Amino acid sequence: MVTNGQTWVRGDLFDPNCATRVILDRIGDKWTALVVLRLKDGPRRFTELRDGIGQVAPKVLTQTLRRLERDGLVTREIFAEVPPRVVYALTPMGESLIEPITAVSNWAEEHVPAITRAQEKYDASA
Amino acid sequence: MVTNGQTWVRGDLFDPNCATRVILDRIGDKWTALVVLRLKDGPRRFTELRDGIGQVAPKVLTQTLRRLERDGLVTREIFAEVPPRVVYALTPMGESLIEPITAVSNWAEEHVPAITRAQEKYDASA
DNA sequence: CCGAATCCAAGGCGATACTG
DNA sequence: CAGTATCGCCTTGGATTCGG
Repeated sequence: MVTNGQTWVRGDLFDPNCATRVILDRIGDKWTALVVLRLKDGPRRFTELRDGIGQVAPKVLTQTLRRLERDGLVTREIFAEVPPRVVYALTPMGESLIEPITAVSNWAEEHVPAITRAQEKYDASA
Repeated sequence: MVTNGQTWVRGDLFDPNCATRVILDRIGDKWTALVVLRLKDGPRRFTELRDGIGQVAPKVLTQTLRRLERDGLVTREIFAEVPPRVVYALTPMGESLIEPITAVSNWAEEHVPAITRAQEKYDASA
């Protein structure tokens, strides 16, 4: 599907050099999904995000936001005021990510009880 | 939604102690999604999985499969033959995970070009 | 063939202190 | 307020070897 000088083949998710997989790994990191879900309800300031998501070190939150910005999923708007104000928001592409993330999130939530039971059963027989 | 002695609250994905988030982190690891997608087409032997997914160290593949088994998402069937044969397959719950994973995977694949462009643009202005 | 054991590397992640 | 600068842990992943 993409040929950027490397060799990216459509659908070959199992190739380590596949761009899709790189993106997948990114989405799967610890905070990206949470940030996107947080921004679902509208633009948020840095502090709002930091406080709204379980304790994140500012460095890590910045990393996450920068990557999202670089990927074109989030915009970063700076207001030159005192004190400074920076507002993050989802781009249209970022918003399109809400649906699949929510799907996974809902799946997880629905299956927590069953998984917990499976784990207890497994641990008991070990 | 779940109270196991801790304090798990329904929908509070932003609480670090939330079971849903723990599961989410698990699904988001490097190989879990790939294994599930591989097993989508039917049961597979250990070697088939190892060869079918970009190079995975056997230790890591075993870890991934054991976690999936423990979570009740995959079954592990051993045939006492020579040479030994072990077959992994999705449980019904495991199969239910295909849909949300596929959703994310499809999203990634669809947006690879746009993301790549966004990255190049971002890097250029930096 | 399956996977356990061991050792090792990388880097994501976190806590803290400090600055424009 | 919104980060950056440091430092270090510690988990995850990887390479290899060996055993049942």
